[in-house]
Amino acid sequence: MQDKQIVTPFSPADHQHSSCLKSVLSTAEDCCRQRGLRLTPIRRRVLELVWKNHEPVKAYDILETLQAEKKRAAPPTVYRALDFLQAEGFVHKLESMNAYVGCGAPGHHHTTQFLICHTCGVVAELDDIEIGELIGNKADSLGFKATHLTIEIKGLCSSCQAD
Amino acid sequence: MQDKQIVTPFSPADHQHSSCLKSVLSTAEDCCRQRGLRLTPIRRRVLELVWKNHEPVKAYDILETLQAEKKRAAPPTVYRALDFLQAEGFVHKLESMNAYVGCGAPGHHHTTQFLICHTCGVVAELDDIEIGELIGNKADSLGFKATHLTIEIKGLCSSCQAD
DNA sequence: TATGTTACGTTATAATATAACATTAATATG
DNA sequence: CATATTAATGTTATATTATAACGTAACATA
Ligand SMILES: [Zn+2]
Ligand SMILES: [Zn+2]
Ligand SMILES: [Zn+2]
Ligand SMILES: [Zn+2]
Repeated sequence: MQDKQIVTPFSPADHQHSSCLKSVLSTAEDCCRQRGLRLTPIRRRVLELVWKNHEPVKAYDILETLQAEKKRAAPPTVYRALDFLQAEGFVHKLESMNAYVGCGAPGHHHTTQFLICHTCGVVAELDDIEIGELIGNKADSLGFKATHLTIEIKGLCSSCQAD
Repeated sequence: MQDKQIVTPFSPADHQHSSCLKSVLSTAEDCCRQRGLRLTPIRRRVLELVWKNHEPVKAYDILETLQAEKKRAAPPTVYRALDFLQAEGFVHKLESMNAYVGCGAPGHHHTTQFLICHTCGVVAELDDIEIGELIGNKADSLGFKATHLTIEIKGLCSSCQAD
């Protein structure tokens, strides 16, 4: 990453995703150990499935996969795991898509802005201080105390612009 | 409005909402006439119901009201009207709440940022050029061509901070 | 009037998410 | 270890949000 503001870059076509996955899982394990939380098999598997690729994943697609793998899964199975993973900062929900993506900076408190290509579906996650501050200041000047920002930017990624 | 960036201000407790409503409806009528579109009774009524107050309104609440009014209505009745009103820029959807609010600058192309009080539910709509530009530039610098922004800011409005 | 288009009625179903309560697994404590 | 306690999961049911599909009516305009 050439820019620290980029938490999850648009993944290059040739990147080895297995290494993303490996580091994401081991970070989550470390975080949970430190926090005295349990990254149970279900939670771990759901985190893997959210990170299946760099695109938003739907809850019911996760559910289907779990059911195909080992039965014993219902909607609450998935939503509970997603709730846990969101609460611990391992995944984010894209509100405008009802879908979930893995966090590129798990375990750190940070702002989030998502860039979402509406052609290929790829997502990048940013943690841009300036955007957060500007919005916070604007809100302040209106007497509004901002506590949570949803920023989701749809458009065309560079490779889809080329096509 | 002391600030042009504010499209829909937080409504003062004492404001006369009937005048909001009246001007919103007549603007929508004018726009539709100019554009050769039909603001049918259903569409008009749904717009009124979205503007019932300055808070987000749920699709199925609109549906209930229509049904209570003896109008034959089913989910498509409401969603079609909402689709039309969104397409023409008379209402916006708050993606993080699956709810709808009236647009404070109907008929004009503009950016939108919403401030949403999670205590009292009141919503303000902004059209802040700086926010839009900053985000557009950040995206540009990453080779991303932004076409649509979802910006929803949750927090405490000034009157709820006082309590 | 005939014709094409837009809007609406109607039924059904898809997609997303949570409530409520029972059961099991993990952890803590004596 | 035994047992109390809590955390996590299983299970069933339901709530909420949204769209598909197809027929009918209203409207335009030629
Ligand atoms: Zn990867
Ligand atoms: Zn793309
Ligand atoms: Zn008002
Ligand atoms: Zn408030």
